[in-house]
Amino acid sequence: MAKEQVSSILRALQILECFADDRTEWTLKALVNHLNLPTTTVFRQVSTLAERQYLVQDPIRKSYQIGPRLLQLSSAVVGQSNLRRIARPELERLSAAVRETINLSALLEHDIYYLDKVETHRSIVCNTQVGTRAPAYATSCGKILLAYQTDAYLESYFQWMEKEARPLTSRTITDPQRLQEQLKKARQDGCAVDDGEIEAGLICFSAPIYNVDRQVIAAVSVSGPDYRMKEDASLMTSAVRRTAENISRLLGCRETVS
Amino acid sequence: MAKEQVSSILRALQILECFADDRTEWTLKALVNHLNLPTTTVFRQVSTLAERQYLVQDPIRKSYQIGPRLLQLSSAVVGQSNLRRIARPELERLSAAVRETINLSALLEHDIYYLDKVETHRSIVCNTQVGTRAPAYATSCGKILLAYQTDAYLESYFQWMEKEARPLTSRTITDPQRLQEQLKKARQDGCAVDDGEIEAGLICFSAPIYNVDRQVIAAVSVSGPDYRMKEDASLMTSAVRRTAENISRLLGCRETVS
DNA sequence: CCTTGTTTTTCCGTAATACGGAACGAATTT
DNA sequence: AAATTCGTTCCGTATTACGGAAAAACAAGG
Repeated sequence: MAKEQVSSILRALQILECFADDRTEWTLKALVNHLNLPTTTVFRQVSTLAERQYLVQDPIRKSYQIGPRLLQLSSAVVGQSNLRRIARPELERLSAAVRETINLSALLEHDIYYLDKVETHRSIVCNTQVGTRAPAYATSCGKILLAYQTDAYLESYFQWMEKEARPLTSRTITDPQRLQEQLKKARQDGCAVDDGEIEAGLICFSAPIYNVDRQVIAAVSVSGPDYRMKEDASLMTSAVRRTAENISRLLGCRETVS
Repeated sequence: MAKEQVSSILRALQILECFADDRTEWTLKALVNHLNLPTTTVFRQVSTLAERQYLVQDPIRKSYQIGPRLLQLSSAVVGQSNLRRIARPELERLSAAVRETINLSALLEHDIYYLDKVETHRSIVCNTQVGTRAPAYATSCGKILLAYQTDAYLESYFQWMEKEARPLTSRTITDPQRLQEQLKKARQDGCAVDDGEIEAGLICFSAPIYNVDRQVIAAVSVSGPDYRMKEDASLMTSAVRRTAENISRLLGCRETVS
């Protein structure tokens, strides 16, 4: 799996990814320090990326920023992905019904990333952005997605969690044991909850989306302030579950509830 | 310039860029045919890109699509770029004033690409999307951006145009000679016009944005249907020019009009 | 203005690595 | 079952990317 690949490309991508984080501007030196690679190598790779305008160099300050080419590619992501196109109308319907923020997300390494989002006028909280990431253990989408992963994956996930999991609020679950219990419950319910674990006062409910092979590939969630969400909890969960089932069916999955 | 770069990275980027066009799904074979490269090489590169989730492979159909990693990077582009952040409020102000579609764009190779866009409720036409591209010769933004390029650039541009320029409507200018005249006029006026050259019935006016070094780095445009635009032409052009001047000033440019 | 220190860029010999032809597998068609 | 097509693995070779070193470019201080 790790064979038959081009290492210099991997390194170039690694450089690109530096720009995905909060840091938007990198000097050559900074990249070298950050990546622990020889200056010449980084220089050559960055030059290559700049040549094709994936990065652009400020000619006076010599620092690099993300370039236009990525914008172009990114817009291709938007129109693409069957999932997103198919899910969108259902998400909007759900949004209209519950009048809270709706998110569509999937798993990437140890995080979830937001594939799409529908906001309502009255939604105040929620600062998620399409394309950004959040730790899986602290989100309802993350939990429901983890709940349907293989045991092998979960084992490595829990190992990672031991080292890396940090509390984001006073309620964040950082203990693999406790998370595992919640995953079990989520699998039973077909629905996961996040009760102020990523942001105080924010409650989310999430349900799994199945593809044609009956694999869980994404999750829908409803997010809102606790005073509104707690009141309508059962209404919310059934609505989000139904939306997830609809999307699954549109993706070709026959029966989601066993 | 072409030296001190990594060819395998360039090739990988070339592959990525295939996915930026209208074609969203590529099979290995299709890429090989398109790029005229040995199968093994393309396979290795695509595998590498897939490994890092820049592409994802449909396990049954074996075809590749753009992956989540690009979404992540793309969202970094959005928040970034001083230009976009600084220009945005001015674009919205212009939009409110003229009640037509506003675009912000820059030059990339032979095309312009859309950096940002403000729509109005009544705008019907205009199917541009942020991140997408359009031929420079057929757009007002393209003309105004070309108008301020160096002679050397223009020479190579006209050469390219001889070969590649295609009419998009009956009014599209594909003759370098005629375009050159328009560029001259655009430079005099500080404003370029597109009269149904990219889409029948669509008229656009565009003005140049200068950076602190007095270089033209981007353009603003107003686009709308001819019956509305022709009526208010002078009002539109002066509004778009003023917006461009404001943005230029915010970017640190002292005096735009000589 | 010259010295000293930093950071970026070029040079170049070497070794690793990406290349690509060929052969193998998998899957689909006739 | 044979043939065809497309995807993947193998492997020897030569290209290519690497990285140390040194040179520019730039900045700061004496």
